[in-house]
Order: sequence, then C-alpha cells, then structure tokens
Amino acid sequence: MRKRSRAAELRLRLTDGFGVFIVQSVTRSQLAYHRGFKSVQYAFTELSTMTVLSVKQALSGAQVGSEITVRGWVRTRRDSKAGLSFVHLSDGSCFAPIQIVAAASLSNYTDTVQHLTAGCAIIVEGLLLPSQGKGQSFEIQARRITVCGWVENPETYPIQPKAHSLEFLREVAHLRPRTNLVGAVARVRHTAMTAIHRCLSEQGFIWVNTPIITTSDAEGAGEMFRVSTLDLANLPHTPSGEVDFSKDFFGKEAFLTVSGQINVEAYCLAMSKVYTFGPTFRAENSNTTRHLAEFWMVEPEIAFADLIDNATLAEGFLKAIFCAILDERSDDMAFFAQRIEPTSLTRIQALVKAPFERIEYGEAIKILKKANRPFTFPVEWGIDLQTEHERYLAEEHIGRPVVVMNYPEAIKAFYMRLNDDGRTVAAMDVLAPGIGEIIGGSQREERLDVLDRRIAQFGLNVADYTWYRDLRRYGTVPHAGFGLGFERLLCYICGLTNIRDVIPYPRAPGQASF
RNA sequence: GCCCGAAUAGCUCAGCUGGUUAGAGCAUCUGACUGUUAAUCAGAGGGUCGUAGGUUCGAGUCCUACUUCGGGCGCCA
Repeated sequence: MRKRSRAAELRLRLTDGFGVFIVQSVTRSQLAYHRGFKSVQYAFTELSTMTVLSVKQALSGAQVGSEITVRGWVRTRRDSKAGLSFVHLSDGSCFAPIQIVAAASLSNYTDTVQHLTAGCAIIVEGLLLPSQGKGQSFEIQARRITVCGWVENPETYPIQPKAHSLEFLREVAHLRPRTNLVGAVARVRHTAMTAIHRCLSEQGFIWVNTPIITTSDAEGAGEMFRVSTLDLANLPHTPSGEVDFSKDFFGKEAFLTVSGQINVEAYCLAMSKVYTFGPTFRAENSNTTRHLAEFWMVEPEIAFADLIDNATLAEGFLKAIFCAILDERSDDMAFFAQRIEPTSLTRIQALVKAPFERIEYGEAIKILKKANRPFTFPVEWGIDLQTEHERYLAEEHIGRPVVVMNYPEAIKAFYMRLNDDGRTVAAMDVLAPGIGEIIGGSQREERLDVLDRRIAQFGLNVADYTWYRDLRRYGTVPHAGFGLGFERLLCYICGLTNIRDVIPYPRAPGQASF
C-alpha cells in the first residue's frame, strides 16, 4: 500500500452541535475531486470555527442567538424585492425545513441567492433567531450562503414543491427521499427498525444473524432465487444429463433465504429468546401492492413457550413499535394523517391502549358464514382464509388488527405444532385493516415422532431435515415464534397502501432499477 | 400466473357522439408587489398526444398489436 503523506491531508474540525469535535481527514484526491467547486473548499476551510447544526437541532432553539451553520437542500425560495428572500432548507433530520432569511445585502444576493431553486445544495452560515414571521418558531438570518451544488436544469428537476403521484416518485427513486413523503417514510422506517432492536434487546432477546445464502431448498415458504457461479452459457452436466451442481460454488444447489426461522430455532434452543432480522427473498411472481421480491422480516423465537405466549409476544412487540413511532416521529405521523390517511395516527394511538382481539379460526369461519354478504370464495371449515375474508374480519367485523389462531392442519406448514384435536395446528396470523396478514407465526412441533409424521404427510424428504430433527432429539422444548413483514408494518403505520413506497429501492417481478 | 384500467407540456390533469391553431394549474424564465409560508398579480417559453400499424376526406379521440405503468385476485410476510 502506498505510503500516504500526512502533509497531503487536510484535517478539518467540525463541531456537531453538542460541542463534540469531529476530526475529518480529507485526502488530496478528495480535494482534487472538489477542484471545480471552489465554494466547497472555501466552506471546508471556513467551517472550522462554525457550529454546524442539523435542521432538527437548529429548530429546537437550543442555540438561539448563536452563529451557526446548517447544510441541506433547498425546498422553496420566495423573494421580496423589498430586500429579502426566504429559503426553506431541508436536511432530512426532521420533517420541517428551516427558514433561511437572506437579505439583499448579501454579496451574492443577485447572482446566487435569487437563482436558488428546489434541489440546490447549500451551506448557510448565520444567526439563529426567533422568527419574526408566522409559521415557524426559529429561523436563520443568513450571513453567508454558499452553493455546494446547483440544479443544472431547474425545469427538469423532478422534485417540485407540490404533490407528486406515488407512481411518478417510484420512477425517480434516487430523488424521492427529497420529498416530504418519502423523507418521512425513511425516518419512520429507521425509528421502527431501531425500536424493534431496542424493544427485543431490553427483553433479553439475542439478535441472531441467520444466513442470507442457504443450501436448504426445504424452507417451504415459496419460490427461491438461485445463487450460482456456474456459467449459464456452459453448464456442467452429470452423466445422466442433469446440471452438475457439485461443480457450483457451494458444491450443491444454493439459494437466497426465504426465512431465517429454521436456522434461528437452533439458537432459540440454546439462547432461549432470539430473533433474526434481515432481508428476505421470494421469487414468487406476485404482482400486488403488498408483495416484494426483497423485503425485511423480523422473526422472534422463544423457548418454553406456546401459542398464547407467542400471541402475547406479538401484541406487546407491535405495541412497543407503535409507541416508539408515536414518541419519536410525531412530526412525520402528523403529515401522514394530514395528507395520506386521516386515521393513520389515531388508529395506532387507539391500538396501543386496547388489547388485541383474538379469535379462533373456527370462530372466524362462523363469523364469515354469518356475514350478510357474498364472498367470491365460499366459506367452509377447512378453507384457507382469502384476502376478502381477512379484510372483512379486520376491517369490518373487528375494525382493528385481529389475531386468528389454530388453523386446520392441512393448510399450514409441516413444522407447526399439531393440536390435541388432531385437526388443527397452533398457528396464528395477525391481520391488519388495509394490509392483511402482517404477522404469521406458530408454536413449533417439538415432538420428534409427530414431526416425522408431518414431514412424511407433506411428502418431504426426511433426509433434508437431519439437523432440524436433531433439535427434537437433544433437549427438545416447546417453542414458538412468528415473522413480521417489516414493510407491511410500515404501510400500516404510514397509511400507505403500496409496499413499494416504504422501501427505498423496491424489487418486484420485472422491477429492479436503481 | 389470471382479470381490469391507464398512457396528452418538467409535474398534476382537462380535451364531449372523430372536424380549423391541443388547453389549465403548478414548475421554469422576465417583470410588478409583499416578513413571505406549496405567497400573489401580469407576461413568455415549453407538446411528434407511449410505440407501430389500420379505418376515415380528416384521428389526441375509433380498431389491432406491442411497450410501460397502475389496480384487483392468487401465492405470502
């Protein structure tokens, strides 16, 4: 490695607003990269004495009366020929932009400030003051405004200060985080993800990083994406004409995971309370507003637990996430309630207060039979609930999320525990209005003999489940868990109806741009 | 995979049973005005009406195919 000259480094000191020094190294090549941007170099060198605040920190008012610096992207500019321009600046740290008051006396007022358009990246130094106008509590009286990056053609910049269609925003996935909506989703997504880790960790759960690549094609949760380094144009074959996967990278067929559950069960039967949380891949040709080919799933698994414990865990878990959103993202939630779905805020406020409705599958069937309405799919004990049935239960009959438990054994996975009635398994689904199934889980079959019968009954090869069966041979215990579709949860929280709007870069059949 | 719908300016849309030069709001540019709040007012620029065929004296409008997007259903989280 080439020895890097210390002299080639320019050390920059920035405060982050809490008085903590950040020392940042900028190499010669980085400076060369910025050679065309004089203003950037200028800003870097001048920043050493400035207090850099996020918009969120600035709007808190804690540093009112101080000279501060904020950096971000212009949302709107309004001019006053009387000698003022108002620039709304956003940096993603909170929902609200901060208002920059730019006086005509600024040296670059006419040639720069008056040409700022939506999307321009700027650095603003000035005095943080209580606002003289209505609509915001604090604003910055600019002393200096430096343009970091212009918008090369304002006429074609896609993000304008107006309502865009969600369909259009999906086409500009790289710029849509600059909108109110997608910015709010990004913050809520982060908060929900952080809350999941925090809430589980506080209850003693261990986060287990189950593999993304699996050689088990027996996970049974759907079509899988193949992982291979074989040359597709020149596949090796066995004497019998099959593709010879022994020549492949892993020496056998490999896929992207469709669930971490099987793997996390092993850690559950050692660590007691565990969860896995990561990306999950399904190669199903699903074209709906609630399916993605790549999505994130959190799967808690608890030992010495039954289905009731599982449902209780799921309820407390969802409520903890909702509470965190209400506590930490009230600004974004107010926006969703105002512009996206009026009930998005009130429904999760109500939900954290009331116990979840829990009904037996058999009871759900009775309710659906009594429903005074025609269903496309006839209702009979033994059927799997269709979307229309789930919607009726969650949206009309109950009016809020509902846990349906103990489904017929024939329609659920082999690993779910067979109930004493012999015809149902200890499975549960949490159904949310507008979204449908948000959680699917079960108590797992811990009895080896019953598990073996189930494997045979489902026509599965017992040899594929050697290590899974070991867990039942060596110190088996009742255990249970569930999977929560993270993006479906976000849809419910934000009141958005298309799952492609709550993940930064959605992957779906025929769709993997960006 | 199945069914339905849509495609007109940078964006959101209007454009009637086919008929002269395809409109509006926002955005952009110019000007006026104002401690403004997705400001307001006046003006200007901006279009191969998704693509390719067809019907017709004449197609943004009707027909066919294709492409892309959206919605519903199935599979599921």
